[in-house]
Parts: sequence; structure tokens; C-alpha cells
Amino acid sequence: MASDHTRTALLAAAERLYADRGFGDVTLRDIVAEASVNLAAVNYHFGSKDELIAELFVTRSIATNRERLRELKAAEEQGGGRASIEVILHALVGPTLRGCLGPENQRSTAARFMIRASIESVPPIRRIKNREIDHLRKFAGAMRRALPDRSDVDIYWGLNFALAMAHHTIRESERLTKLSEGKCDLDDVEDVVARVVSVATMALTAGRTEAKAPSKVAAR
Amino acid sequence: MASDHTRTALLAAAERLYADRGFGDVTLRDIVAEASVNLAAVNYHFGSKDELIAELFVTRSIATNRERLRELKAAEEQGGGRASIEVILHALVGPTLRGCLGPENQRSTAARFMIRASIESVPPIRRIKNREIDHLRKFAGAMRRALPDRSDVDIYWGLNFALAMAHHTIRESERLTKLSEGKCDLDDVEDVVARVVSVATMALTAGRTEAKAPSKVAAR
DNA sequence: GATAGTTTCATACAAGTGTTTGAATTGCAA
DNA sequence: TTGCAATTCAAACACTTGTATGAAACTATC
Repeated sequence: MASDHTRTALLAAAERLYADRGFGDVTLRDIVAEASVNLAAVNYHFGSKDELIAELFVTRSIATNRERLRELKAAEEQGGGRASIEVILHALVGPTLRGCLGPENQRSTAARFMIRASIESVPPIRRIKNREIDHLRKFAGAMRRALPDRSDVDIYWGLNFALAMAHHTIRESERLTKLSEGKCDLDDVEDVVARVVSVATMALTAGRTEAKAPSKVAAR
Repeated sequence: MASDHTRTALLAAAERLYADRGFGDVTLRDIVAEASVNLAAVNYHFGSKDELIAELFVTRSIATNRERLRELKAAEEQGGGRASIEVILHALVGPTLRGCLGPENQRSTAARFMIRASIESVPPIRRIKNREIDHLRKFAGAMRRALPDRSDVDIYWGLNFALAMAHHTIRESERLTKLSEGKCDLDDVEDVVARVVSVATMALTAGRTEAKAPSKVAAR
């Protein structure tokens, strides 16, 4: 139907506004003005404001998760059912980082929206994030297969730390840039991905109980 | 004078409510009801709702930061001006983790408040967090002294990742528990601290030269 | 071209928000 | 006690919010 027009316009307008100004101070009236439609349209097409936000976030999440699984599947098939831990971690954090970082002026609306979503945490989005666990379990499974000697506990901590580094870097990218006076280049996305993967790999492969002695002094 | 009573009651009540229900749905009327004072008291004593939140957060932040610096100073003095990187990282993430994790039923109101603050990110708090950079620079300095061979970029990335792991673990502690089906014990705070410090230390000390070749990882 | 079903629109609604006001009350000093 | 400032209080204010309504304008089907 061509009558999706209003729906689509609303989604686009909302995403744009949320990306620019955050969830906190964007009202329904702002959205319908940006989309040049009537105030009642949101409730007619989505039921409520929260459902509009949810649909927006779900769409983007599904895209990211699909990308993640695509990378994971490809890697596992190529490795005959077992991928290396680096590649798994790469599939886990790559899509998110690639989607949210990169030169600011060429960052897509979708990317900026997802950054907001990771910073602000509004109820409808939180509800959806809680359902992400099944998705993460797939990665935990792959990681277990890649590191069969590792305990479950270590796997989960590694997974947690990998996500931590990726998400925190996105959330606080501005602060890191300021803190490092521009020395940390967040526009070089592949370098960021490589750093996160590298550290997470170390976390997962190094002996950790006796981690008191890192010893392996590798000077540059 | 003893007439601080209303002020104090307001601070305590607000902290309790925010800790329990988050910033999103606690109104001034909730707060004054909890504190058994008049609605106008907030504006009389604090000027505005935001300033009340800010005062709450500043107080707690100062406490944490002081604790961090205390640990750092002690370590540096003991090491004759240069502390080991592990100890520095310990001073950086220890106080926060210790303040926010631990058995839920014995978690202080202050702790639960700070967790909320790290999850929800409301304007007055965001403003304050942005001023935290000077504080972090002190740690960057100490880390540089501990690892004189390391480039500034690496130092900042290590700092970033250390904070990432600590904060993300706090923010998503519930999800990690659920994901790991309780196998990751977040009540054992010192173990969490040790894990974070260990991984961050590896990130800062291991050779990372291969990190510049992402294609190698991707093409595997 | 009439009819039934969608979609749009202006408008109103109900509820909740932080803040202000000005009078009442309190506490303290002279 | 009197006087004066600091504090408390009930009430109202001024807005903003998301949502609901019912009529009007479309669109497609017969």
C-alpha cells in the first residue's frame, strides 16, 4: 500500500529527532511537526509513543543482530564448525562499533539513534534489551566451542568485558576524545574493533587466576 | 543550625526514591511526601529539582573520587613516587565497584543511587560527569609514570577499557547474572575487581602491535 | 457513482509537571 | 515582649505531556 507514507515519515522523523536531541526532550508534537503529519497519526499508526520508539529500536537491533550472526555463521562454516575466538569476538563487537562510530559527519541517522539508545535508556528500549539474552547465548556457545578448556564463568566474563569495551567506547566516545586530546582516533573504526577484540581475546585466553604476573613484557 | 532538618530529610528521601525507582518516575511530590515536608521546600532549599539531584550526585561522586585518590596516593608514596599499574588500576575501579556491587540486600542507598545514576543519565548528572575529566587525568598521569614506555594513546585506551569493564559490569550486573545463570558471582566484589584489573593490566602491558592489522583477523 | 472502510484532521481532554506566591508560623535576638 | 528574619505551608499557576474523539477527507470496491 502506498498509504504507508505517514507511517514511514513518522519513523524517519522520530529517528532523526531522537538521534539529534535524545529521548528526553522530543515530544510527540515535535515528531509530527518534523514529519508534517497530524498529531493523532502517531497513536493511529503505532498505538502509543512508546510503541513507536520500540519499533524504531527493534528494527535497528534486528539489523545489527542479523549482521552479527551472519559474520559468526560465515566464520564457523569456514572453520568447519569452529571459529577462532578472535573472529567470534569480531563478529560480536564489529557490527555495533561499525554502526555507531566513524566520522561524525558521515554517521547515519540510524547510527546516531543507536548511540542515543545506548546512552539514555528509556523504558520501551530497556524492555527490548532484556530480551537480547538469547542472542548473546549463541555467542557464548560459539566461544565455548572455540575455547573448550575454558570454564563457563570465564567465557561469560569475557563476553561481558567485550561488550563492555565496545559499548562504553561508544557511549563515552566524546569524553575519550576530550580526555586524550584527540590522540585516540575514534574515527578509525577498524582500529577500535581490533583493540577491543585484542583485549577481549587476552582476557579469554590468558591464565587468569594467577594473572598477578603478566610478565610477557612486549615492548614495541 | 538544627533547621537543616528539612534539607537533610529531603536529600535522604530523594536518594532513597531515586535508588528504588529511578529518576524517570519520581516526582517532586513523591519526594516531599517521603520526607514529610511541604512541596515548596525543594525549591526553597535547593532552588530547583535539578539542583537537588546534582547535589546528591556531587556528594557521592566526591566521596568516590576522594577514595580513589586516597588509594592512589598511598600506593605511589609506598612505591616511592611510582606505583605499579595493577595498584593504580585497583585504585581506579576498586572504589566504584566496591560501592556499587556486593550482596543486594546489604547494598546501601548511596550505592543503589549511584547505580541508577550510571544507568539512567539525566541532564544534571551528565553535566557533572563531564567535569570528571580532570580527575581522570590524574590517573592517566600515574599510569604514564608506571608505564613510561607506553604511548599516550595506549594509556588512554587502557584507562578507557578499565572504566568500561567496571561501569558496564555495574550497569548490566543483572543481565550478566541472568546470562550466566548465576555462575558469575557479582557479590564477590574483590573477585570482580581482580578480574577487571587483570584484564586492564594485560591490555596495557601486552604488545599490541598486531592490532593495527585488522584485515588479518577479518580474513581468517 | 454510491458505499464501506481507511486515514487524516482540528480540537479537546485529563492528568501531571516543576515552580511561584503570599500569608502563616516559627525561632531567635534585643 | 517585641521585632525581624528565616522557614513552612496551602494553594494556585502556567505549562506540557500523551491520548481520545468525532467529524471530514480520502480510497477502493462493487
